[in-house]
Amino acid sequence: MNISLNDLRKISVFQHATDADLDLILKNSIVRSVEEGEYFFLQGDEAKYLYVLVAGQVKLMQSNPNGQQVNLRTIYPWQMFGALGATRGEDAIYPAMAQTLECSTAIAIPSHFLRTMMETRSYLSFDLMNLMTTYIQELQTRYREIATNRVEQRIANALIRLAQQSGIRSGKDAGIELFFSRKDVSEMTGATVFSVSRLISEWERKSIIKAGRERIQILDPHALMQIAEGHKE
Amino acid sequence: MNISLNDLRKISVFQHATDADLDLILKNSIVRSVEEGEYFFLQGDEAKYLYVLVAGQVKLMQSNPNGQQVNLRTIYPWQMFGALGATRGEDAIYPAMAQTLECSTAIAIPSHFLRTMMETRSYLSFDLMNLMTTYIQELQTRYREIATNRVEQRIANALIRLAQQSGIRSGKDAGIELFFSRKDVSEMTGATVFSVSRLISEWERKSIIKAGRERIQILDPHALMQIAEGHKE
DNA sequence: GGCGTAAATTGCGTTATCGCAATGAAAAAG
DNA sequence: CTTTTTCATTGCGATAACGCAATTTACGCC
Repeated sequence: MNISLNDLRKISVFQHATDADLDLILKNSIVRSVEEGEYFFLQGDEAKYLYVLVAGQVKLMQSNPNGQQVNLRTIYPWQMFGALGATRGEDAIYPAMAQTLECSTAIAIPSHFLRTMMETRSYLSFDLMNLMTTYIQELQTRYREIATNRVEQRIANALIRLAQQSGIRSGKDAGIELFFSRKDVSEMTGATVFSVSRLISEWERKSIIKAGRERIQILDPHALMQIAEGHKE
Repeated sequence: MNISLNDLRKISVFQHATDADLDLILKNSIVRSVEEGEYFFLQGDEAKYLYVLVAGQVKLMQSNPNGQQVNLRTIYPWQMFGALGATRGEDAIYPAMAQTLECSTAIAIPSHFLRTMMETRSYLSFDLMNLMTTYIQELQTRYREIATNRVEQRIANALIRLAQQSGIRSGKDAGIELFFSRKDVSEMTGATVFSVSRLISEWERKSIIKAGRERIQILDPHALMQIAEGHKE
């Protein structure tokens, strides 16, 4: 896989970088490809690299002591992941695991190299900070949601969010297509697979969505937003 | 209130600052005091200042469209708050409100001034980034907790966390004393006041804690940790 | 010291969501 | 084309947590 400087510039954190800097980053990085269902790193691994996804899709999951997992976020091409552990300092570890949803490729930038870059390139930490700011806001919102909303609303919200991030507008007016399993959705919302399935079925009966195996088609986004806001029926 | 340079250096973000920088920050800032129960800023306010708490205690709360609130975090002296809105750029707004738990005093640093400082002082964005990294990790953990743990565990966890942050070791072996109401705890855990009350009562019966009005005394931290981990009975 | 207000408790009924187990459907493997 | 595996559905019962209303308790205040 060949990565150009122009590709790198798609990454928000590198938007202010000089060509020379980008070149340096590229020269010090390696490219890693990972099969579907496999991991770029596991929770607790030493955070040796910071990754930039080039192709594919990766989910960041955190598991608790008894092995239950939550989806922290899903990564799409030209987004960074693993930055938390990597920017933190010497022997930091990843606080989450990065599992591919499909065969994926990423640039792996050595953490220590990035840290030395940051010492002299102030735009880097500035832009990284901005990235984190955005992420914190999203996390806070989701935290509030999970604390105050019912499962129904959280699932509706998750679908809306997914539609914006990775929805494929399937030809004609057939709606927006999402490729996630019930299990994926349950991990994103902190609900059980059963609850997700039941609600999906119910919404299908009301033709708000059309469901398939590892596939959800949103037919009536507006109705979904109504549900997300808690308007009952 | 008089703030010295040495005081400012207690703030993690300013630990690498020169005396001249600190002096500049201080000269450009104002000091604000807010009565108990009042606000430094409201959710949605224009983020004109970034605050550093000097004395008192402040809780950051986010409310959803129907007015339900969650506690995002509690601020103790020499911690920053309002940084999210303030570092974000021109007409950013605060994503949460900052309400005092007791009469509090804070240094208010104009956001635009901080942003100009950041342009030339790379340590600033670097240290701010590190601060955010820590916060993200905590948020992620709490998000996982609320998604996977039962109310009982979340409340136990919250108490443990509060004990570490603001617990007062009351003389002898009388345990660790916390000054939070049931309502506070409920907002921190996403449970109802009733559930919190019921559990507190139950734990008091088991002499794990001793409860009072807006006061919780942890007698048996170990038992609490057992509960937090989900060991039933 | 008694009064008013805010915080906390508790019983009881309600409901949302879970958890399991059995079953069905779709894709992958052979 | 059959078999196997994985994903999804659904009914049923269990239960955790909520929500309300009625009290009770504690504190601040005149």
